[in-house]
Amino acid sequence: MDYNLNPNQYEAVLHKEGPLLVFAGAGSGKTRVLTHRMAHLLESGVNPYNILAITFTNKAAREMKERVSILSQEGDRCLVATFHSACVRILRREIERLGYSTRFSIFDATDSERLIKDVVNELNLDEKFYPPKLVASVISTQKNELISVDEFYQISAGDFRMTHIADAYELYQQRLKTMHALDFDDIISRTVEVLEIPEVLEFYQNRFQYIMVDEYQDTNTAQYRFVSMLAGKRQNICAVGDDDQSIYGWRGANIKNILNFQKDFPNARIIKLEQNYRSTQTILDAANNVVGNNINRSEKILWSDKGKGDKITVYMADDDRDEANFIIKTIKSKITKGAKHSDFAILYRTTAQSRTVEDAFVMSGIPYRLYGGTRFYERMEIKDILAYLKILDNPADGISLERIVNVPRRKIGDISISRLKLYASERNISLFEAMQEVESIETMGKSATAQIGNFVQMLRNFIDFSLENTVSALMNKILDETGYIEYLQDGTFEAESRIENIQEFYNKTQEFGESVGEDALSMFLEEVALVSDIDNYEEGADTVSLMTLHSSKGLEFEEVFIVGFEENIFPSYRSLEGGAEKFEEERRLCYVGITRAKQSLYLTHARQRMYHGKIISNAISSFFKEIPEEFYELAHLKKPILSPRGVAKLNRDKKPINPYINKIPAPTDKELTFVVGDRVKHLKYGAGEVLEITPGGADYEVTVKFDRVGVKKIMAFFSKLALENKQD
DNA sequence: AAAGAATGGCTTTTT
DNA sequence: GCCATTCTTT
Repeated sequence: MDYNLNPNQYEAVLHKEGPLLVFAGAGSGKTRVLTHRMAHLLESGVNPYNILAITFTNKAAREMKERVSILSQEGDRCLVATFHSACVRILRREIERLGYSTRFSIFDATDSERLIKDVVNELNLDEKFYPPKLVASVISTQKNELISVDEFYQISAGDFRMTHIADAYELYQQRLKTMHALDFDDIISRTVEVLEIPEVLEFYQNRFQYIMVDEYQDTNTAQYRFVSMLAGKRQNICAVGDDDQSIYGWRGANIKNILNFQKDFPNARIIKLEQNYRSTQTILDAANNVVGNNINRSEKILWSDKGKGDKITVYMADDDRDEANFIIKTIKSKITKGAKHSDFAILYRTTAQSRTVEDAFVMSGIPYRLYGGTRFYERMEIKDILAYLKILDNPADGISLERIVNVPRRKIGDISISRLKLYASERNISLFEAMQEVESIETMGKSATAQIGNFVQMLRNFIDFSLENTVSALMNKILDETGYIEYLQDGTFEAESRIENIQEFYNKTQEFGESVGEDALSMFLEEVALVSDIDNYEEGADTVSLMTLHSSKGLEFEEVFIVGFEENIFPSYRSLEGGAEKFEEERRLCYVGITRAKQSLYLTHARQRMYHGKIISNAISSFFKEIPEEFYELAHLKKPILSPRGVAKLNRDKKPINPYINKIPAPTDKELTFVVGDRVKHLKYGAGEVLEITPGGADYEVTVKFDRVGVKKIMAFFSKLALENKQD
């Protein structure tokens, strides 16, 4: 077979039995190795049924599956899945052994935080001292580390605060169980629990005889245990990863899993892939130099035969707006020389930084796509509909029930709900069961009793309907009978987009197909819980990509801008305070960012910028000093004189403020650039015509008739209203 | 119960 | 500066 692989890749592909660890540097063809190895196993007679390949994202799983299927006819019969979906598969078969229903619900982070909040209150803990977010994260850490409630009590002995969190952990687990719900962490840790039963373990060890793990550096303790238990018998584990790209330590990823692989699998073969097929040597030299400062790593040096290429461009901007301006100018000029929009990516450390950049793109008219932000299934309206579906699938799911009991409004208020919850917890029954017994709750008001009765009747109706109909028919019925769409409709632009989302979700239920009944509903919900990729990366779209450094992992672009290359931002101030380990992770993030670039890399920083509502000044990133001078040059830009960010005028009548430390009011010493009758553009509302301009306070109130959303009154400077076809 | 005002908080977010 | 959450008001 002619695979066109380099010798190291080839060796990894041919390795069949026994543990194998592949250190795959950025751009070294790791997916290629993984897929070819699978194809090779199949070709040498391994049954596809015995192969398991595990990834972290659905996207990676899909890609791998596609690529294996091209190489081998039997490719798509292998199980290629994310950790979570592989574990859910096992749990659907085995979880009854742990006392859970097979129809368990999956709680996302929002659901579990709500439950934790309830739990904290129920334990009479002050939310100020035990913020649900913090409690959630402590509990999550324990689960990732496979630390049980009992063990956590032991660890916490003597620390009353931790002991209280242990109380919360205990009650939370108890509540999850009565709700037949698993959070994301449970999906892994409960699978490990079930694999501790010898006959179960044996079954899956025989089933999965060859195991491949992608992005091994990102595995947490529970995931590691899952994999090593499965591989325990035959030791046929092939882990592929790059310790230098471990950037999810804060989510429990344990870099020791990759660095100590040899200790855990003593006969492991180790192969390093250091030839990079992506970037110029200059970019790799910069990346190597930066990450080479890390102590805790396995030494490797990326090289490429693509030649030196251009030097890295370092640009010092006056402020964040000038920084954005530099990006726009540079991209525009490259576009005129034949570059495509999709060649460019803008990477930033924090999501908050996207705004300034996005504003500049909106103004410039360059097509862009912003990655991240609120995911589709996390949108309020989608979560509401999902809550309806979830409660029908698993009526014990009190979190979903509570979410929609009064949405749309049906006059079941907070007080009635707390009475129900009290009744339920006193009797250790579910919220839904309590609702069914509403007649016997003495404290309940007459009207509420009637409303709750109606609501229960409606849900029962839905449940009956769900047994014999498709998911999309069910959704239709729910929308219809609850009046959900009308509830959303309030004439705003936002409502319109929510309704569009509902429509999109409805399409999704239709795509799911014609299968009918409770299993169909369960499967649909599972898919939705574990697949977050609906508004996904459109491969063909010719747009600039804007995203965080974290979400850029695994992607590549001809030209990459890393913005906000400043101390306190990147590295973030938290990582500077957090000790060597945190800082090294930050440095790896820098390595990830740099190695996204194929041809050109731009690092930009600003003399001052708006941050948390204040103007701040940061020194250039300490990572900059780790790049030898020979690899970069400083850029100069002929720039137009930007109007200064106005100061002080608004405050003339009020007490004077120090412009350097205080909030900056909207400027009024600026003139409007448009008059009545002009066409203008608004970030959210799009284009429209100016009907009226009224000077008011620090800004101008402008009445605009928008093409899409009708007449609105807008504060001109505040909302950055601008002439429609304004260039730069 | 809903709308409006005040408060606080704030890295990163594969599932 | 922006957002989500909580508090206050009607």
